[in-house]
Amino acid sequence: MFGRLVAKGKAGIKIMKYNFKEIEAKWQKTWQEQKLYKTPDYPKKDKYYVLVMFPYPSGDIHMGHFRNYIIGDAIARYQKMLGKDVLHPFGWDAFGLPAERAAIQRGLHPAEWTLKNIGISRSTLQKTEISYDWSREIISCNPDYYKWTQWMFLRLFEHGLAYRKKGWVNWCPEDKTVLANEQVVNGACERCHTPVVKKEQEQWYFKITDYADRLADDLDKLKDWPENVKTIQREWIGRSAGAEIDFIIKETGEKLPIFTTRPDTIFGVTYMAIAPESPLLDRLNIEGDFKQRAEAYKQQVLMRSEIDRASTVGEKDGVFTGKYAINPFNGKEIQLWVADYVLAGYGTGAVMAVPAHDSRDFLFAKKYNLPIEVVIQPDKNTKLNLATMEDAYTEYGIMVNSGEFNELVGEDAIMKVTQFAEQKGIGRKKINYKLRDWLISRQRYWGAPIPIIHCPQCGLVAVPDKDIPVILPNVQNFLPKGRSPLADVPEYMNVNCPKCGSTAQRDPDTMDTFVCSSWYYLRYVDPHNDNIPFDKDKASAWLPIDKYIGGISHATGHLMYFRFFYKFLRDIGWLKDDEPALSLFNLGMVMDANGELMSKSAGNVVSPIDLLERRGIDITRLSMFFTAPADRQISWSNDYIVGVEKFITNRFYPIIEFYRGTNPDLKKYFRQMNLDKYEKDIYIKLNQTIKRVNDDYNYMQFNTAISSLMELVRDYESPKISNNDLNDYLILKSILLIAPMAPHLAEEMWQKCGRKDSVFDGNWPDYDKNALQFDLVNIAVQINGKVRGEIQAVRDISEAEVLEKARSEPKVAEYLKGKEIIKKIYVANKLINIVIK
RNA sequence: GCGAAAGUGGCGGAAUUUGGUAGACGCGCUGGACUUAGGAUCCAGUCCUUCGCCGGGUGGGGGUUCAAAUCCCCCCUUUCGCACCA
Repeated sequence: MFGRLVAKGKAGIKIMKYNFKEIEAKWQKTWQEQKLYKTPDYPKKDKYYVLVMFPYPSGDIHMGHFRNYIIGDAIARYQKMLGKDVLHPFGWDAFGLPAERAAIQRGLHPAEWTLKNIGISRSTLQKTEISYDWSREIISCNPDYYKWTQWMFLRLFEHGLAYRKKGWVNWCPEDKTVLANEQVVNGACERCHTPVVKKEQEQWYFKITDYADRLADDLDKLKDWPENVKTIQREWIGRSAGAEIDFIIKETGEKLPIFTTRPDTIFGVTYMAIAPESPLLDRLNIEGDFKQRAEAYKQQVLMRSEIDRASTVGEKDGVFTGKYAINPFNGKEIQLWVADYVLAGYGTGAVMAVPAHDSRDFLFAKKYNLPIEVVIQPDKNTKLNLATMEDAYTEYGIMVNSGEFNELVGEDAIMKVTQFAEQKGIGRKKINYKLRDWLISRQRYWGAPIPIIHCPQCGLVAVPDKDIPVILPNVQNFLPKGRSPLADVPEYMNVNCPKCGSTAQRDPDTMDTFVCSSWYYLRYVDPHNDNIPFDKDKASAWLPIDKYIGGISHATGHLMYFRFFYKFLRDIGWLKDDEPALSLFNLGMVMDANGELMSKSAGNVVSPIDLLERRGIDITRLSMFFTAPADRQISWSNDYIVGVEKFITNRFYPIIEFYRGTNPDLKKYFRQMNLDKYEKDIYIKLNQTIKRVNDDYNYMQFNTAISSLMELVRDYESPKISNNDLNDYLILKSILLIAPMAPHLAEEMWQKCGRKDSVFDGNWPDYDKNALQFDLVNIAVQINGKVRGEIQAVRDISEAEVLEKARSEPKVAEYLKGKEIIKKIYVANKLINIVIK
């Protein structure tokens, strides 16, 4: 109906073409002049902090970035329309290895390459008119930013949370640097996929394990985080409760504590095993042939890559050390082995082996013919038979062959055994974590220098706050050599100790880029402060982040680190609450038409610019929103534009043709007024749409927001509305509803309707709560649960009347003929189910 | 292997929060109208089966219920996470 009116250009109505180029240019200019996106230092009204994870500038931005940013943008604009002060900043995670690779390959300095990419990306991004306050832009490789990254390091250092430790680390032979656990994926370097090898080195760590309990416990406070992210973090922290029990090395009497979650199996220990990398091994003084074999075994294990080790899970091997240990519970002597399946970094690097009740120990014992002793029975009537057992019995059960502990069961047994150990001083309760301390030093150039000086007299000395930033010196050669390129710059390395003045050396390493990204969201509240990293009052006014948008790939890395930093800064008085982000939203990735992830390395990057120029920013945005829910992965194809483009150019934009110039009061409700049937219906539809679209913005369901707007416009037939106020009211509210997703379009329509303010000026529409329901309802009639008919009735009709009406439906009557009604279920205004026999 | 999430038309996806008329909205497709023509626009149709009624249908099988896409159990598939954590 409506469409025809437009197509035929009814007399007197001038058809307006949707000229996006003109419209978009016009509003971009106006908004820039108005400084529409300028955020105040302190929010004067309710605040909303929406943040999208800052990108690494590897080239130009692509469709994937574009999708991310328009999602944040729609939320920012929606919140602004709700009348809040919105902080929506942007910046660049600018340190990192690809810049060094580019330096090596193309002879560009990493800074040059990075800043050039930032320039290109920024210019693309600014063309997309995302509502960033660009005056707050940060670039993490600039000294005015990394000065404060170094400041963070110094605070951690003075609180004993940044420390050096020698240990077995993950080493990437390609990038020639160490990696954090979080950067090793399936035994390979996250970035270059080279198999990682173990090296023993002294490195810098942040003591994130001190925060393990809080990081785990506070996950419960994150009500609006996706469950899967919380699960991944919980498992990564890997808290497990058990006991530490002191075995004794027979020869020396030295204590050999081990961690176990199953103290109830203590009487079934038939051997012990030590990790090959464990320093314990050297202290054992293994002799003769045993020494040779143990050494050879250790070397062989160290040669194997992580991938190799992972692929042979299930195949266990090891060698006997010739040494014995004593079980403190029963005084039994047991063999001490070195075994690959024991991890040096977990617990104490040694285990008590209970083959009957642990699958790994079972395999190992079978392989080397070590004794197996059953000390747990599943229940009173079931007995484990050693001869026929094919695997260990690892469930809880009843203790047997365990002296005075016999007949104790499950958790109670564990508790009693642990208590006994505590009383005798041979053990204690213990909680262990899979989480390791965060290794943050890198032997590479393009990162924030570690602000520490190694003094032969004073040891590790912090660079005084007044001397930061420690500026990254200029270097010519970036080829990785296994040590930091900074080590070869004597002007940089040689300094005087700030404490004693004697000749000393700087720490040559740089920090992991994840350190930079652990606090960037704080700098945005006060990006130009030269004296402190951020103003405490500004931070407490804006934080926590209300909506944090990013990819799920950061679940165990960044999203753990930034929570750790936030808690630490709170502890030292810089912040007020526990968690940096109240709500986390996982974005769906954008794949190309073949289902491949768009990335620079895959070479299938599609720039949004071409599309934006041909179809317009708003049409492109709406198309992406409409294609799928924001958290779902999509394979982008320009075909997705067709429907939305038709909707906007043929349906939505032309509704302003029907505007009658009444400039209605948008706070007014029409429900109680004299409206005819059609007017009433469309008014109800409008209010249902307002409610739905509003909910959809809150649930990040932009696709259904657009479809309900399509429905509204489909049902809207201006000539049928005689109330001019209502007609204009509907048009203006529709414009507001689409504004967060299609800003230029909405602002243009708004202005064409004679409005002088901006759509974004706190104009979000409320719905008329009394106008969500039609007076007439359709009630489904079911016979035995199957829909057999439908009746129309006035709202809130009685059950008896519904039944009466249903019976008079011919089709329903047919079914009821000669049958007995056993039961009726009536769901008010919706459905009646008649059960017959 | 362990853990988590998810399987709905030819396609993207609604409805799952609260069990209550499955397939909203859009693409594509089919037919028609207007046109010299149209990949423009409009109208009608489009889960399967059927001329129509009837019947069937949300990965497969079972169950709970007056009523199941939605809740429970088993199986299959896909995706993601963890990969010897004692």
